[in-house]
Amino acid sequence: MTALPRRRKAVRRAEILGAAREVFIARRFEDASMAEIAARADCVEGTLYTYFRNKRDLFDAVLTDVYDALIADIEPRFASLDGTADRLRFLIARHLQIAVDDPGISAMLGREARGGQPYFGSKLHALNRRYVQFMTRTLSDGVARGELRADLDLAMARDFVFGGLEHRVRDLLGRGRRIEPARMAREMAGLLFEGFGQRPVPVVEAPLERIEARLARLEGELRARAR
Amino acid sequence: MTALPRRRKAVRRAEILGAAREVFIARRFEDASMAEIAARADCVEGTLYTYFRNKRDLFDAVLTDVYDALIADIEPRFASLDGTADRLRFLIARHLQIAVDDPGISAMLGREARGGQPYFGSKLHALNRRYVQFMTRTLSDGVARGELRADLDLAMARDFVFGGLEHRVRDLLGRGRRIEPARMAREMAGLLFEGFGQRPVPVVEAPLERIEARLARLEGELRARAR
DNA sequence: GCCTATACTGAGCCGCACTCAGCAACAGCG
DNA sequence: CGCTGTTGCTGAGTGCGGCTCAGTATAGGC
Repeated sequence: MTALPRRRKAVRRAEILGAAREVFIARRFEDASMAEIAARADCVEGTLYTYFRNKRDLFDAVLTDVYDALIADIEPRFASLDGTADRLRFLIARHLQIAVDDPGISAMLGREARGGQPYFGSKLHALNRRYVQFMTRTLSDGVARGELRADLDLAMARDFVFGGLEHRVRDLLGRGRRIEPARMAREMAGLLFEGFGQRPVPVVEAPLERIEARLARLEGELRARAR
Repeated sequence: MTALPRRRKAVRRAEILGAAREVFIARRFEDASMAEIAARADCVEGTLYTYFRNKRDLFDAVLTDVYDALIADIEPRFASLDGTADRLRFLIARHLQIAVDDPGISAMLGREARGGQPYFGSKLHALNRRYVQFMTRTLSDGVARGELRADLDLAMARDFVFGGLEHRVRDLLGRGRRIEPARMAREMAGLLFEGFGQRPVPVVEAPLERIEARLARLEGELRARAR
């Protein structure tokens, strides 16, 4: 067969990316075939390789698109928030929102966000850092303002947030549960802020009671004498 | 070449499993080849398929071994612990210990614990459930005893623990940091128990003021009588 | 010493990612 | 309106990896 009429490179690229996105959402990386992507993009396998060096590269390009859009959406809204609790809730809710808007994408991220080996230094790595930085900034600002405990281990806190989110989303999507981002963000942020533990009964109670008992006795004695 | 002398099935199986374990630790699932496993087990690819249905099945068998040993090790020690905090610290430390004893295994788990598709119902699934149950039991007992807040969402709490652990281990192993299980378990459990938030200044102020007012009144009265 | 179930073999199949020599369409030039 | 170099695309082909299966050598019972 003869070549199709010439297309703008950018247009073709976008078509391939779109096709790849569909396929990578539907199948795991290893199960997705370049042949299927080519078929959906109405071209031949060879063509894919004139736009992307290999399968991984194509996958990374899809992911890059996702991150780009996500960061562009978060940036201005984050900038308008001030309190640590508000920011934390917003970031968690926004993350959960992906799972609602586009469960396919969310599942894909859950499956293989950490895949690429020559990951460090790549554009994808840079984007992931930018995404995570919204959180690290929130946490370090929180400590600086005295809204979070002064001895908070930032890396550990960050891992709890994202690790918890990852597991939570996988669990809920896995069993087909509906996700309400705002509500769940409130609960998650609340749990992180306050901890699992039962608030200890303030230690002041005992001494206070003792003092009040003594006061009552004194007052009683005075009243007795007053008679 | 002729067939090797006959071996007990179990022996051969163990050899293959050992070879597979080495290979799966060294390479990611997709990069590990049945040819290499066969070579290390001193047999031919075909032989592998008389013991395991396919590559995934073999991988699951390796994982199953790991879980089996892990659970057998945890079970008795867990049973001897009573307090929620002790249990939580123990389970976290034990999980971190894997990364210390056998970073290869830990990295492997981190890479592809969630791989198998026909996962539900499999022996692997059952083992994972048993492993996770040490944690869920700890949490629900903790609530029952009043050591954890009564409104604790158990599934959410569990996801924070394991998600946090997963991310923390990946981060630390990734940057070649040493892990001290006991110390880190104390920190992680502490953070989970107490939360990120700054402890509010105890609300004792009001009662104190009341008490001081009563004292002042008493003192005034005594002074009045003294005259 | 023969027979059959068992343990293993290795050639070969298929589907995959990836390559490459080449061709059709076009743009610029005379 | 031909000529020519470039661009965009092609599809046959390569090698490799998982997996199959007809077949062979051996162990162990008879």
